[in-house]
Amino acid sequence: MDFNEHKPIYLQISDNICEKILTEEWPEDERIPSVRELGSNLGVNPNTIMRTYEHLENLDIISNKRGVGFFVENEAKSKIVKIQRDQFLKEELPLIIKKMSLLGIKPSEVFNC
Amino acid sequence: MDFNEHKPIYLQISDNICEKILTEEWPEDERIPSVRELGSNLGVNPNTIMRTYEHLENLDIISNKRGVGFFVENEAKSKIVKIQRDQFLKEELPLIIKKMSLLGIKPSEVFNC
Amino acid sequence: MDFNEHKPIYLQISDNICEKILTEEWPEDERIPSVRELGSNLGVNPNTIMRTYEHLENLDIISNKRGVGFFVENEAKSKIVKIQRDQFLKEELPLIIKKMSLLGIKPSEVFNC
Amino acid sequence: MDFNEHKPIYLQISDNICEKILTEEWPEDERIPSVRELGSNLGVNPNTIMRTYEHLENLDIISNKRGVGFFVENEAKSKIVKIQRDQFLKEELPLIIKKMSLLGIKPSEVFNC
DNA sequence: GTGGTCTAGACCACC
DNA sequence: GTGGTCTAGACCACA
Repeated sequence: MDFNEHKPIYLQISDNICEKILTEEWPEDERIPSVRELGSNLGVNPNTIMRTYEHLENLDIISNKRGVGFFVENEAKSKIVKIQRDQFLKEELPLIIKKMSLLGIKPSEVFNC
Repeated sequence: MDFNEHKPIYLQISDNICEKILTEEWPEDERIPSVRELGSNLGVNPNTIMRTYEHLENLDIISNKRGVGFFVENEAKSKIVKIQRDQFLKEELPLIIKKMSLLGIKPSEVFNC
Repeated sequence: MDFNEHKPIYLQISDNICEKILTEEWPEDERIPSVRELGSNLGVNPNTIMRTYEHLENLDIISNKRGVGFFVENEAKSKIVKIQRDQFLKEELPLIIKKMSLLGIKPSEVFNC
Repeated sequence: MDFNEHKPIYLQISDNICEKILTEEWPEDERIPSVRELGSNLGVNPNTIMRTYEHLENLDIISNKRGVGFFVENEAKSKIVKIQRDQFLKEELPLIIKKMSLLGIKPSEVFNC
């Protein structure tokens, strides 16, 4: 995994994990790698993974069983879609539409619709 | 003006200024507010405005007359459109399309086309 | 049984057992479940139950007959009451009183007295 | 400031700050010490203070002005009281009442009411 | 100057 | 074994 320059690594890993969950590479209700394991896999400090896991825990996408490890939450997939969809529709889309109109780009030119 | 969480303030102000130029609220060849004035209007440190102005100067969108102030460049509008259009089509659009397909959002749902 | 976030599970189980003893659900002098049995009932690792039992053994509330199992001690109820009463009055109560006064909660509002 | 053994330092500092806000030692809308400054005052690593501040930011008790520092939120006092009151009434009080009844302690004995 | 992120390494409680 | 906390120190972007 190689990291983009300007976005925090822990968030990029978070995005990556969300993708893994959506594609069911990491299925719901199953255990995910420990912070140390994933850290060494990705060549990243375990603390950074811990930060990713805390972030995903706050979003109710994973949860911790003490002494055992982190697990993908039940319904994680639908939560991820909901979060990302909401953010896209409420925050990104309006900016996109505004920008396209300012730049004189018509949707029909760039989307096949 | 209220600022997005994760994007540098000076770039958000830059975007805002480009918009003003495109809508001709700030017409070409005319003087724009001093860093102090704009800073206090926006509730932002003048240094931050300075950084915005430097950034726009590098893009040949505004220019400085020493002792007088900053002016919108002749042809600024077409330069802005060119820069942003290129960037939008090459960098942003592909990501948008990918994301929309991942989230199952169809262009026809959100664009009137 | 669901567990509090910040208190060790083995202590929460310990509290739960004390309650069972006080209510005589688990009577004095009688055998209590094996670590395996209780562990699987509570969905918890047997090691954790073992730790609970060790803890209660140290307090002379239960005792072990090798090869047979753990038993509630004679006089267990009075020991529990003594231990917990002391701790409650000396350590917990002052904090509770301080907090209630800080938060403006009057005893008469929440206790029927 | 000296720290309790079994509670994370960053949470103890958080509690301490909440007290300071409630007593208006740190008034609403005003800047609070930088992570480095408070860290060296308390003999604690700045990262630990950062963690405290993140925690308080999540609770909307403080907020960050980029490049400037952290500020006590408007309405911080009432938010703190609300949070602590809710937690006390919903989580702690039921346990207290249960424990007191199990131990045969009557409210009238320990509260002046 | 500010916070934010990251690393390396340590220690601990808990399961 | 697991996570959780903490330190020391570094580097960076931003205001």
